[in-house]
Amino acid sequence: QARWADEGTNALSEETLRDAEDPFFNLMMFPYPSAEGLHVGNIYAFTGADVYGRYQRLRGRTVFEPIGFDAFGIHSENFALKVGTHPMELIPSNVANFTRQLKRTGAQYDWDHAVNTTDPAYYKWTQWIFLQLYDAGLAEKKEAPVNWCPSCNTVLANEQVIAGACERCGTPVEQRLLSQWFFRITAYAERLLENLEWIDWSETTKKAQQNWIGRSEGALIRFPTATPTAGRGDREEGGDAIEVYTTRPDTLYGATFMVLAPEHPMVEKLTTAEQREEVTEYRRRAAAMDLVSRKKTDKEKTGVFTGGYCVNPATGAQIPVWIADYVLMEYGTGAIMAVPGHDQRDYEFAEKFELPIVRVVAGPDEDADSPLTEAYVGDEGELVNSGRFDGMQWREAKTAITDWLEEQGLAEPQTHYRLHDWCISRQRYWGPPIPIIYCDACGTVPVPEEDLPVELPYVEDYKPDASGISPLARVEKWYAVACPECGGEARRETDVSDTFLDSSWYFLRYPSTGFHDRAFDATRTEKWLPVDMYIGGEEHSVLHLLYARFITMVLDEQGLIGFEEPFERFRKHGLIIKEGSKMSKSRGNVVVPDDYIEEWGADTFRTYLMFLGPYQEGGDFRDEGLSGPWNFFSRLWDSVTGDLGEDPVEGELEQALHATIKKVTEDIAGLSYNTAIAAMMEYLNAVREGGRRANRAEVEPLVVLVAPFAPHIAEELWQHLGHDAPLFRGQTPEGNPALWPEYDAARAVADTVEFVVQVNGKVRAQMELPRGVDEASAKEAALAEENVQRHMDGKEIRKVIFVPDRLLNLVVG
RNA sequence: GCCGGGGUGGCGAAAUGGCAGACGCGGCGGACUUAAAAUCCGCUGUCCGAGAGGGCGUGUGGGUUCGAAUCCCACCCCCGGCACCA
Repeated sequence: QARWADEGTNALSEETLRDAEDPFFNLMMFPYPSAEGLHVGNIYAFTGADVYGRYQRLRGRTVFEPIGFDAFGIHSENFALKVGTHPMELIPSNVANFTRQLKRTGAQYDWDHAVNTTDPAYYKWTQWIFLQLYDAGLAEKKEAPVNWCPSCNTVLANEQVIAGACERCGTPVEQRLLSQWFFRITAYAERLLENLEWIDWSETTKKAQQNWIGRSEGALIRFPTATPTAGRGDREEGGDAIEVYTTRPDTLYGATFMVLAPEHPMVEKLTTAEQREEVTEYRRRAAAMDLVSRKKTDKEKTGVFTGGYCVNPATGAQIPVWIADYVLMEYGTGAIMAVPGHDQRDYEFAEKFELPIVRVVAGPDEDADSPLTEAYVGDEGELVNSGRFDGMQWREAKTAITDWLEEQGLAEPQTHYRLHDWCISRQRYWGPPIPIIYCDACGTVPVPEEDLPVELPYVEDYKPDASGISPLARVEKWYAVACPECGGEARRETDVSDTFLDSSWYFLRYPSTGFHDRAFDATRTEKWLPVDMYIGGEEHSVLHLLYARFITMVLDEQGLIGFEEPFERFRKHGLIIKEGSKMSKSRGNVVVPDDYIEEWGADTFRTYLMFLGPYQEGGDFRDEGLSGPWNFFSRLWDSVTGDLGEDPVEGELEQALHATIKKVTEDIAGLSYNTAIAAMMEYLNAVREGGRRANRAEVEPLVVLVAPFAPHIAEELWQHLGHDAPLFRGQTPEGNPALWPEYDAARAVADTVEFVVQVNGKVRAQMELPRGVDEASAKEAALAEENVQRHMDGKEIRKVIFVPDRLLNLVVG
C-alpha cells in the first residue's frame, strides 16, 4: 500500500492561479503550530475539507487548497516562556514539525502558497490592514474599561473572555481602565447580522453569531434627579437626569426604584452625606472583585442606598436610587430602572431591601391585584396599574409608552447590541507591532506604508509584567524613532496586535503570495474569492469568523475588494472524542496521528476518520474501528489486482453500480462521508459475493470513488488498471480531466421492488413486484399471500393505503 | 435561566411519515491450517416457538395518523455555547 502523497501535482503554478477557467477555492482553518504537534482533531478537520477538494478536482475544477500557520499569539508565547525557548526559535521548529506531519496526511495542499503569520513578509500586510482601518477612522485609541488577565498580563478582547475567565489560562479576568486600540466593529453590527440571512453557513454557526451580536430593541429613558431642598424633607426636581436603557418601556409604571452600577459617574453626585460612608465602602469592594465572582448569577443580591432620588417620568413619583453590583457598567448605560414586578433580579433585590413591588402586567387569569410571588415575565399579558395604558397588550404598550415619552423629550427608541468594539492591543511580545508612532509635536502618526513592516525585534527578555505596559517598552533602541512627519524625537506604539487580526485576512493572502508589493492582488482576488467552501471548527464562531467578516466588509467599503462576505459557504465539522470521552493528556487518551499513520497508512486513517460518524456532528474514535476501512481496502486491492474479467457490468450489479455512484456523489456533496463510505463497502460486497471474480468495468469506477478518501491506494490501483496519467495530475488553467464517474439515474433503480403488505399497519408479507405496479395488481398479489389471508381473518377490507413501489396497507375490521 | 445539538443492538452508527438497526466493529459457528494468526463463508435486537410464524422494541408519558425513531404536547437525561445583557 502506498502511503505518502505525491505533493508535486497539487501546487498551482502562477499561470494556473492567474488563468484558471473554473477555479475552486477550498479553504480550511489554518492551524496554530503547537509544540505538541498535529492533533487528530486537526486531521479530522483537514481531511473532511480535503475529501471535498479532491472530489471537486476529480469533477474537473481547478482546486486551490492552501495551508498555513497561525503562529503568533499568547498561546505560543506562554508555551515558549514555560519551556524557556525563545519563540523565534520555538515557532520555526514547531512549523517544521507540523509541515512534516501534514505532508503525511494525504491532503492535496499547495505548499507553494503557504503562509506563516509570523513571517515579516506576511505581517507587513497585517500592519497594512491596521493602517487601512486607521485611515478609515475605524481604529481608535480610547480609554475604556477592558478585560485584564492577571496571569497572561495583557488585555483581552471580549470574545476571549469565557464566563469571566481568560480563554487561554482560565484565570478570572479583572476590569481595568486602560487606553487601548479598538476596531469599531460595532459600526457594522447591523450588517454583520443582516448578511447572516443569506450566507450559506451551518445554521448553528449563524445562530452563535446572532446571539453574540445580540441585537435588542428598547428605549433610552431619562429619569430626572430629585435633590433635597433645604430644611424640609422634600426634594426639588431638576438639573441632571439618569439615563437608563430598557427593553421593556411598557413596564415603566412599575419602576419603583433605580439601580446604578457601582462605577457609575453619577453616584458621586447623588450620594448624600449620611450614606457616603456606606456607598464608598460598597464601591471599594465591588472594584476589588474579579469578573467571575461578580458575574455569578446565583449569589445573593447586594446593594446600598445612595440617599438620592429620581422621578419616574410616568408616575411622577420620587423613587430611591441604589447601587448594586448586579448592574454592569459595560452594558447599556450602566443604570437600570428596576421593575421588581417583571424582572426576577429586581424582584429579588426588592424583596431583600423591602422596596415596593408593583404589578403592571397581568397575565392570563390575572388582574391588577393578583399577588406576585416572583416576577411575572410571561409572554402574554395586558397592562394594569399603568394609567391611560391599562388594558393594552404589553407588546403594543412598548411602542405606545416610548412614543408618549418621546413627545415629551424624555425618551427615544434605541437598538442595542451586545457586541463590543474589538480591542486589538496586547501588552505582549509575540505579535506584529501596531504600526503607530507617537510624536509630541504631531500627535499620533501612522507608520508610512513604505516603512512597513515594523519588524518585531529579537528581545531576550520578553516576559510580560503586571504594569500594563508591553515588553517592547523596555527596548529603547527599538521604540525611539524619528517622527515620520516632523523628524523630531518620537516613540513607537509598543503594544502588538491581537492574533485574531493575523487570521482575519489570511485567505486573501493565499492566492497572492507571489506578490511582494501588495497584500493581495486585485485580479487574483477577483478570480479566487469569495472562498467557495470553508470548513472549520465551531469554536471560532464568534472569534475568527466574525472578525474575518468584519475586515472583509471594511476592505470592500474601501474599494479594495469587490465582495462583503468572505466565505460563501461555511460548514462546521463535529468534535471527535476517544472511547466516549474527551481527549486529554491527563486522561492519557490522546490519539497521536503519527503512530496511526505509521501503523495503518494515511488512507485507512483518513477513511476511518470520515467513517466513524457524521462529519458535521463528530464521533467516537475507537482503535478497533480502523480495521473496517482496512479490510475494505484489502478487498478492493485484492479484487483489482487479482484476475480481472473483461465482461461488461450487467443486471443487478449494473443497477448497484449506478445507485452507488449516485449515492456517493450526493453524499460527498452534502458532507455525509460516513454513508458514502458505507455505500462503497456495500457495493464491493456485492461485486465479490460468493467469492466471485470482479470485472474491470465493475471496479474501475469504484477506484475513482474512493480516491477522495484514499488517494494513494486509488492512484496505485488506477495505474494498475493501465492508465498512463495519474488520477490527480498537475493542475492547469484548463482544469482537470473530469474523471468522476457519471451515473444514469434510470439505471440506478431496479426493475422490481420489494413490496411490503401490511394488515392494520403490521407487516405480514413481502412480495417482489415489477416497478410501477398499479394498486389493483398489487392488491391482487397481496390477497394471494397466505399470511395476509390469515391475518385478515375473513374480515372486510375497510380501507386500502397504497404507496407506489413501497407498500400496501389493508385496513380490516 | 436562555440558545443550539443529541438520546436507536454488546459498541461506532443507518433510516426525517412507509420493512427499525444499512455499513462497520465485536461476538458466535464453520472452512483452510499440525496449530495459531491472517483470510474466506454463515449467523448475530430481544422474548416465545422444533418450524412456519408470532409478541415486544428507537430516553419517559400522552397525542395526531391506516401507519411514528421521524410530526405535536409535557417531562427526564447527556453534550456544546451564552449568561445578573436590563
